[in-house]
Amino acid sequence: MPVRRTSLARPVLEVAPALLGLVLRRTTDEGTVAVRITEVEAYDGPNDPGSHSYRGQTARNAVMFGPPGYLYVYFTYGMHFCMNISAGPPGQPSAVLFRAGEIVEGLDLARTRRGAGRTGKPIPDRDLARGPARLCVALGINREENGADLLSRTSPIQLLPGTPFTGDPLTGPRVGLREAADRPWRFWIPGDPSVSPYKPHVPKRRQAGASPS
DNA sequence: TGGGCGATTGGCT
DNA sequence: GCCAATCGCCCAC
Repeated sequence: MPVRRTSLARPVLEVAPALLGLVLRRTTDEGTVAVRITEVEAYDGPNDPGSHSYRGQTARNAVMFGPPGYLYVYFTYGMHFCMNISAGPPGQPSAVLFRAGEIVEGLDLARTRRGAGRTGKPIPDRDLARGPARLCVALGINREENGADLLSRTSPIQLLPGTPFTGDPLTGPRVGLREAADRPWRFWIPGDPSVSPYKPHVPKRRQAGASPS
């Protein structure tokens, strides 16, 4: 059984760390892959300049404005998908980004989906879902899964109790954000090898001859 | 309506 | 560590 929807209808800063250790499980014609969540980030709606919902509802971010427990998938950098779960009390367009996890079922299918680099070296297991875009590839998530219900018994994509994480999560700044980069709203399981490396936002270099500093 | 830039990744120096 | 890939969103014009 998936987790209960009421458990996600709380402030997103409470929900996010509580997702650590839970399992995302997806079944398709190809088979099943399940991932134990090891790293997440909270996005707190209109109070959060780093959130896609900060400037109000659009076609892209509509799922964040709906009820908790639904998949918000967005496309970025012209090639990657990232997945969130909508969360928060009614009226709060909040979400939690799944940043990394450990494959706990369907290792072979996850490896196949992730492929091999040009060098042909196999991808280490810990890297299969290490990073938000890699996690989506491992689970086979793309634009078509946007809006899926993660908490339905009959859904092909479910959020399950999994192996609870009972310790204290570590917290730190969110990865790659320009706005509100100081808020420590990233949560991860201490010492887990699948946690993604932290990268601060790097402003794009302006063209040569542009404004002096 | 045009264009800058992003909740990233992998390959190369 | 540096940088290209690649496209759709969204705001400024």
